[in-house]
Amino acid sequence: MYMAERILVVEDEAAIREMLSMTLTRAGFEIMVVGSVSQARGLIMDRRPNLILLDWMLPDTSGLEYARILKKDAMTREIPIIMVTARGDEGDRVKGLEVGADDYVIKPFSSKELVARIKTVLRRGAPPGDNHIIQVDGMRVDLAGHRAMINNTILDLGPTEFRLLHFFITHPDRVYSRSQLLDQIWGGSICIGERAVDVHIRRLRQALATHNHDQYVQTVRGTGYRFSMLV
Amino acid sequence: MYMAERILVVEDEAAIREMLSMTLTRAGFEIMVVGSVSQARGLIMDRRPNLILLDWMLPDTSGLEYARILKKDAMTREIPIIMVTARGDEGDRVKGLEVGADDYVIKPFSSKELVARIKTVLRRGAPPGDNHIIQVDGMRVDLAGHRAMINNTILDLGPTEFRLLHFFITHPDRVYSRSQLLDQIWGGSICIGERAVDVHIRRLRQALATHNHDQYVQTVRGTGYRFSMLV
DNA sequence: CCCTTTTGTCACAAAAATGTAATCGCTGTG
DNA sequence: CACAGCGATTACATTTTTGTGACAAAAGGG
Repeated sequence: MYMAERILVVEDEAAIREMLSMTLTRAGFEIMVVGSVSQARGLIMDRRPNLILLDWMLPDTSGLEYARILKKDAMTREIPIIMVTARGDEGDRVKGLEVGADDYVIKPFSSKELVARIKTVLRRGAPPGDNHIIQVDGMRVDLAGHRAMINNTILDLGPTEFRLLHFFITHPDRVYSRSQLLDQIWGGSICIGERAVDVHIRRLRQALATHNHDQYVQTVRGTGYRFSMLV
Repeated sequence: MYMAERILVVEDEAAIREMLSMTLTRAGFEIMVVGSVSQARGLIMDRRPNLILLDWMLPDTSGLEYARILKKDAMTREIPIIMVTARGDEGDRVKGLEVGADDYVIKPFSSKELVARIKTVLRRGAPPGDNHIIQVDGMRVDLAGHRAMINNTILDLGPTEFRLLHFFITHPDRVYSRSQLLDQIWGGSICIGERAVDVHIRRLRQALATHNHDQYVQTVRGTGYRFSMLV
């Protein structure tokens, strides 16, 4: 007797909730839908889901925060999580994977794509997203392993510097203003002075300098910063 | 030396038009307001806006249709569009984003939210991928990367020299007076002596001379300067 | 609850860019 | 040939922008 796999959807927007329950039911899943983290808390103990579809923005606790909590508790650590985010921000994606989310989808998404990703994650295979290792000139950034290395030596980077490097290495040869970097790496709605970017650029340069790779992080006066292999 | 960003508002309801011009002017934007797509057509060629705020429902052509037209024309493709829609319909939003609108706001909206979204979209700049590199006779100007090169060697230019070269290379074979250049490169409302142009022309020539390309920046006695490949 | 790491801000140093003014040099003219 | 008109060149003071180190608050991990 085949038992349908149970998916918990945590999503506050009613319209999307409707759409998701439609789509997933038709795809053969058993679904539970809640609108907030506190509601999810109650349910999860009672009926353990096989997968959680978690919105990034939620009324009470942020989805990111809840993901962190779930992954810290041995009881729930094994439940795969797919984050649903409105933005395509690099930083958010990395943050999501950082706390242990297994994959993410970006709104608006097609139902076909969503179902495909869910099935992949349930199968415990590698996510179809970018779990791969980016490698350029002896420099490697491993998103899943959350590590960066140069010539097989692990770089000692703080989380923000890692996201910065990852963003740069995936967006080379292009200048980004400080506010663009804040959007991309810190996330859309933060209030931080722009000069904070300078400081993190410096810290990244410092780390790269130990392997003489700091010339790739370039200052463009009056505009911002650029990552490029061309000196 | 900051130049206000220009926003074109296409909106037929007079009340909303009032409100928008109030809000946006106070937020420091330069705004142009029209009530229909046909009016917008005339204006857009004359004074290119940095962003278009486009109502969904309009008397002549629908906003959606106009967005599609704008995004199809290479001349206007780069201008970001924010759709203004009365409905919170998921379907509409998706349609808007599908034709290439960069964001949408739902009526009624708070002025604070609108300004925030406008700023975010303006900051985002052109999407990565469509690298608009202008190339003439071994000379390349990469606006996104903010870099100029001759025969694969990077030119060392200051910000103003870069803007000057970029302007010249996109407006060749035509003489510009010093005051025209001040308008175009420094921005409309500055008070700088015209002789400053001479100095920057010199600095640009100096940079080009290292690769023997300085003959393209030509002096037209009594009139101004010209950029031309013809010697 | 304590300790460590990470973060953002600030103040100051350093560097680069910018506009001006003085001077030099070329060109055509009377 | 002297002169006026205009652009080129140079040096320099000022302003703008970025780099750097220290520090305190906040977050994370035991």
